[in-house]
Amino acid sequence: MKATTSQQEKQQRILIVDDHPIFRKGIIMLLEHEDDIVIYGEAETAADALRQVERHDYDLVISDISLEETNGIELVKSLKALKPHLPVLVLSMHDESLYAERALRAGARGYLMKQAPPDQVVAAIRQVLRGELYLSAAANLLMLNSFVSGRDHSTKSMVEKLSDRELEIFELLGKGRGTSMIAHDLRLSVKTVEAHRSHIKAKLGISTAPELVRAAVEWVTHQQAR
Amino acid sequence: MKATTSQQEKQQRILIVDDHPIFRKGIIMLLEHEDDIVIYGEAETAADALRQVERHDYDLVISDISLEETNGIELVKSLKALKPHLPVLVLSMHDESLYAERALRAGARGYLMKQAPPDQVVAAIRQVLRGELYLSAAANLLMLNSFVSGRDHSTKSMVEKLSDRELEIFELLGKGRGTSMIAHDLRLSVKTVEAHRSHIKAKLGISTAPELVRAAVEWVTHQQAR
DNA sequence: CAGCTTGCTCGGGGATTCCCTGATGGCACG
DNA sequence: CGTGCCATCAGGGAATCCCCGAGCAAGCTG
Repeated sequence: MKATTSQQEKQQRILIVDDHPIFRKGIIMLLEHEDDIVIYGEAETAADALRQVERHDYDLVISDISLEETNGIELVKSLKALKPHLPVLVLSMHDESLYAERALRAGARGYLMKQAPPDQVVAAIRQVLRGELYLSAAANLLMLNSFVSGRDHSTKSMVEKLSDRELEIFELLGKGRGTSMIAHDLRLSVKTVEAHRSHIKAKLGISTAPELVRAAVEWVTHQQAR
Repeated sequence: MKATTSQQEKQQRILIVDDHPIFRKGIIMLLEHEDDIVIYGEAETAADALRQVERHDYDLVISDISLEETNGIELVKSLKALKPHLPVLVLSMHDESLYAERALRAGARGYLMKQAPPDQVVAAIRQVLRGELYLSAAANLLMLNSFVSGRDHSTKSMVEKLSDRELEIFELLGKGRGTSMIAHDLRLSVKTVEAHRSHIKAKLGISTAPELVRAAVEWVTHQQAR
């Protein structure tokens, strides 16, 4: 817990976590002329980051999502466990829809892509420092799909909205089975399987067939049944 | 462009190609104190890079391997076609296993991971500027392996048997893109994408389309999302 | 250099799947 | 006893998958 003193003299101290030294330098250079913000520490690994957070007081942690050993999401969770009120801004290489949602679920206060223009990065940092939530436009849009449609989405996994039969087919899709294969396995008409696919897509906010298969494969492989 | 006082020494002019602004800043900062080297231009896309190379004289191009639209390998090829003697140093955030060999075969003069420490990056830049070849230790080792083992195809990862173009399409498949989407992204005919899919399936020993997508999704997620 | 292989690019055409619009019956809930 | 959700399936047009094939460029080989 930290008193939000709006003194001009007090600098906001940031820990930057990224396994790419050059990228860390980029962030430093980005904030070079922001007098009220200072990169107070750097970390390459999740373990390193946790060690530094224990040792010093930071006002914000900026972390890459794909670290060397641990997943960036796991780091967010660990940080939340250690310092619940320390905000974390997550950066990601790709605009992967999955990670934005997972990061926020894990307790991150912002999500931003590394492709973002510098001023947007600074804006995101300031916004999170003020205690607000930051979502880039693209991530925001993806969130809309899952959040707006149902407020229960944030706690429940989307897949839990599927019916038994739909989940069964979803899992088969994730194992690489085709429509006709599934129909044969389940002794159903191909048309029925197609109908289920369609309903699954609707419930999951997916619009194309390849995206559906991708979601199913990742679901099956990651066993995220919580 | 800052006017430099030293005139006896010609500054080496570098074009940096990367779709992450922050990373470009990192490189700039890295070379800030190297007086004989100057980042003379930045580019976000392959098309942008080609335009700049046509317009100005550069001594070196530093390029990321995974750009927004075009593959970094393709950019290397295009650059070689345009300016055969302009050296290119390729940076990658992935490990070397797959792309190092492809990059060099495409005409790159060096290959380096983004995780590399700053001094190593500077060393690589200088080495390539001198006309030498630079390979990071890990990449070096892998190259030797691939030469020594010769025709050892079975132990290699299946994916390594794919051609550049095939790998590119395989990755897009793993990101949930459909055939026509890929054709549009790569400015190809749908028929061509279908042909590539077919060849990938043959090389990977896959017989059905859903299995192909599953393999691609799992490969992509295991490759870079960890 | 002529021949061979590999990679990249497409087309034809039939089989299959995708996707939208319904439609039917069952079951639960209020 | 309507209303909603679920599971099942059909029709039909668009898109795809997948088998055939072909042309062209580049690189290797004898």
